[in-house]
Amino acid sequence: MSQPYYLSTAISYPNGAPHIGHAYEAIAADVMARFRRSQGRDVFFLTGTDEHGLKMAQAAREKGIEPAELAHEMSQMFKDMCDNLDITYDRFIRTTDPDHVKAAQTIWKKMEDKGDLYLGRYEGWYSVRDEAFYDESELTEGEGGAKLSPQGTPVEWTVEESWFFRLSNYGEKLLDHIAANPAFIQPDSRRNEVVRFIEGGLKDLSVSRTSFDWGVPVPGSPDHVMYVWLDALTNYITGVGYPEGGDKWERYWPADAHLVGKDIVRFHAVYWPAFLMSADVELPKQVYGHGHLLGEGGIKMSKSLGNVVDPREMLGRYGVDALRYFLMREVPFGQDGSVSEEALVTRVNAELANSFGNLAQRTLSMIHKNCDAIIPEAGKASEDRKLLDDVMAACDEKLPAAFDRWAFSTGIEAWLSAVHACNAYVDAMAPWGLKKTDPARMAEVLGTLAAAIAPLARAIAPVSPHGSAAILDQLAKGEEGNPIEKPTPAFPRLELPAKEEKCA
RNA sequence: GGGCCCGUAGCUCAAUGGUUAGAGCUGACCGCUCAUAACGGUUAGGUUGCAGGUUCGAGUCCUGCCGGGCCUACCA
Repeated sequence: MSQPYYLSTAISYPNGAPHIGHAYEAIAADVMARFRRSQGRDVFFLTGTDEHGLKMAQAAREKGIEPAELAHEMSQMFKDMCDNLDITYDRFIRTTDPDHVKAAQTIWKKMEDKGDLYLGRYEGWYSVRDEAFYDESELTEGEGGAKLSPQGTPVEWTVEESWFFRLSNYGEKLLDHIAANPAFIQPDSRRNEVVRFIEGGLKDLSVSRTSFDWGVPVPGSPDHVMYVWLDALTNYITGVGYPEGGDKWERYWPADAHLVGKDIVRFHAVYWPAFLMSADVELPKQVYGHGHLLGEGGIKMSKSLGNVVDPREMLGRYGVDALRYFLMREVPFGQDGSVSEEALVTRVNAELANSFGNLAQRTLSMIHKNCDAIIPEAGKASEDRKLLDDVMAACDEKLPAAFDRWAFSTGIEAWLSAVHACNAYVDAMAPWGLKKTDPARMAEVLGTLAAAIAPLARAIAPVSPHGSAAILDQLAKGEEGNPIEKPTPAFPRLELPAKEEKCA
């Protein structure tokens, strides 16, 4: 049996339509999942939606529907997004799934048995919109003397009975674990932040709410629902069979990686492992905090600036392969990076369509026309060997080494150099000239190119699966001396829609 | 306030303290005509944010400043 690989994305809070950030994380995780499968790993890939909490309850009330109904509707939008992006998840988990509710209650009981939960009182300034308590000193004064949170949202003085988790007991244990497992939090810059946060001292964490009931009921305290993060994080173990156990659980837990945005690294690298330690469950091997996508000029995307990129629009306009390739190629993973439609079109046309797609097209086309559509054997001349060696080094070593450490753009860059080498080889060999002077050599050259294109298509398949499959299909038709069909471009050129007039 | 990171070509980014700071995109020029008007080659472009310091030698290390970002605490 092959080596298991368990990967998760964060589950999305579906209080609005999916945005490009959701698409980005799903794509990155899917690229990793497909890459691992291509290495022969037995992958389990989990994604889903986090549906409980006050905001969902309120949104439902405003619409005059049940929270469960709203959650269902909104969750479907996220599932559709994943399906449209060809995300190959093994399970789309919802925190409203019955097995998840049971898992969340079970981990709660384990933590309670450990003596890590106690009943207390929480009073303070609470912002409904932020779902957070603030200290008096953090507040600012708004219009008419109204008190506002640091985010500018209204706050109310709230007194709540609440269960607390003894997070304060876990600081040392967490630091020890982090020190002993350098890969636990990646990239390093994120780890440093987490370490510093823990060193600053951990306070006990409020883990239940009584002010609303849209959540997982606390066992034995019917007035309380579990804190959304405790509920949400538990999805990672529900997804593989906690608490029942069984084959999946034995096989996939602990997870190889939780892929999350840098904004929620703390929940995954501090709270979550502390919960797991308390419940005597092994910790995941890695939490990777990726960067955020920014608008043009590195400006944060926001509705008011009108620079928000809608993934569904991009998808409709340019297709899955292009969007996936662009996001993985353009931004060094782990860092923030800016994206724009123009950059997408430029990048995809130059690299996917012109460099690689056209390489496949011109090669297959020449084989189709000049070799009776039969793919010739690769040549044995030193230039031929050199080219294939370079291609194999890129596809079998450089790209995988980069993808192993989530460095997608670096891996793709190595792949692209090999593509460029192929185009230079075509130019140097000029098979269209050999056609008249040395047809046998022409065949060798075209065979060499065909032999190069196959691994190149396989290597980029996790990123751009459709076009890669199209090329591999065309090549597969030519196996065992069968003729290939007249080739069609696998990665079409894109066009930027005509610019709207800006003058009023 | 404390801490961390970044600043390199018009743009996006590389460069264990060690030759003349590199690559892609964009631009200019040349070549090719198999191919999705695609490909290849040449070339231009730099006071490495600023000022000092350490060193035989600094983009890299140290100090200060300017600018940008992130984490975090607090005062009024």
